[in-house]
Amino acid sequence: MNEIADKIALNYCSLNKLTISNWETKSKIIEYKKGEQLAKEGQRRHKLFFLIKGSVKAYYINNDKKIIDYFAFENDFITSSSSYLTNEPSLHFIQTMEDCLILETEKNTVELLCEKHHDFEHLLRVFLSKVIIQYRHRVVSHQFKTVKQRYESLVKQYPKIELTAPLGDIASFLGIAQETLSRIRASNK
Amino acid sequence: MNEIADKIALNYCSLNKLTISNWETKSKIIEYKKGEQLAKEGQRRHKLFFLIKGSVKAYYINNDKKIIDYFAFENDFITSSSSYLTNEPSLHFIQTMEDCLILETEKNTVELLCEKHHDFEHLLRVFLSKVIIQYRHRVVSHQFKTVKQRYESLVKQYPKIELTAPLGDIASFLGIAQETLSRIRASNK
DNA sequence: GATAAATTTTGATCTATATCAAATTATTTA
DNA sequence: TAAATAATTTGATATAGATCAAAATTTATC
Repeated sequence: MNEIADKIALNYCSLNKLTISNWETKSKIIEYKKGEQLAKEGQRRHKLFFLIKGSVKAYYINNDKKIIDYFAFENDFITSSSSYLTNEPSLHFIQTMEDCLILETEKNTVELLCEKHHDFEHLLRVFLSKVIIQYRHRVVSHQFKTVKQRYESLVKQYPKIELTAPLGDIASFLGIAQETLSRIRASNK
Repeated sequence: MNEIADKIALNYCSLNKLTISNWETKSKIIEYKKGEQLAKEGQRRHKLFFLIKGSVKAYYINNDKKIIDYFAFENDFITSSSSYLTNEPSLHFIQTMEDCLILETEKNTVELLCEKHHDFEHLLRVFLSKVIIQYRHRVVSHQFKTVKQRYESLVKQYPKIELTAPLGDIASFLGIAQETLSRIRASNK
């Protein structure tokens, strides 16, 4: 799969041929239909997913309410987030929003690959750096931006989101009531 | 020097002797007095700091207002955050809150060490993982916790903070008005 | 130790967004 | 295509926390 190597090189950093082939041998490439679940709350076996194609959402349940934690699109890595790092049972459900093609690697395989291949460890570091930048952006915009600005910046970043995710999910991701988002949309016409 | 190796091993992961000695040769250990600045807005030469002793705050200016972005204590790494990763000029001032002993490494040295020593790259990955967990916690508590709960959880995590940081700084870090924090304290008596 | 400066507290008012409830509109299903 | 279900919009009301202003307290300076 030269395709994956290229995507990784373009969006993260380049890997040695050996690393790539080793990674792929120890992973699975799976096709999912829209609406299928990649991961469920409570799972102890964490995976690292690489989205070759399609888009997904990750959510958890808080007080019986579904809370969208993040969206991910083509060329993004995704995991069960926090719990992947802390090794606790996953809090998240991860569900496709479209038909997807996904490369899946078990967490312990990831760790082995990191130990064995310095460049793979580097890839992970680059990936984590990107996650931090995103989180930071979220913290800052929560603090200084109005709900409307945050919505607009989300749509600007992921124009596709309005087509793939229902209004309630977008509101939940932004941490606002869906009625509020609906009013924002109305005011934008 | 062995002291640092131990602190790193205890809080992050253990490093080879060679890596440690290489790291230290290429870094500086500096004593700062309370109130001194480690880094200034606009700097293009980023550094990675390791807090051997003491505590610091990082802030930036937004609309003429000082916004505390994070606090760091003994055994924490700190950088000019976002801009360290994106390579943009720093947005932050980093200032000591007490007398400090700090290990400073230039960013390009860090990158060289990462290339040369696989275990150093691993250390950085572990550090970044911790940053992500913290950011995530901030995003989630912003979404679901009252201001009072967030304040209490901060104090619980860093009991020292009430002694080292003024009320206005703590409020700013929590993203609330200082009057609000003052009222919370009053209600807690 | 008196004066000035900085920090914290208290009070009054305002506002963005939440919440609750109901009405529309869009999407599935049979 | 009608009926059922789900998603979105609209309206009315409530509230946490912001903002503005001033008083009180603490800390620094001469």
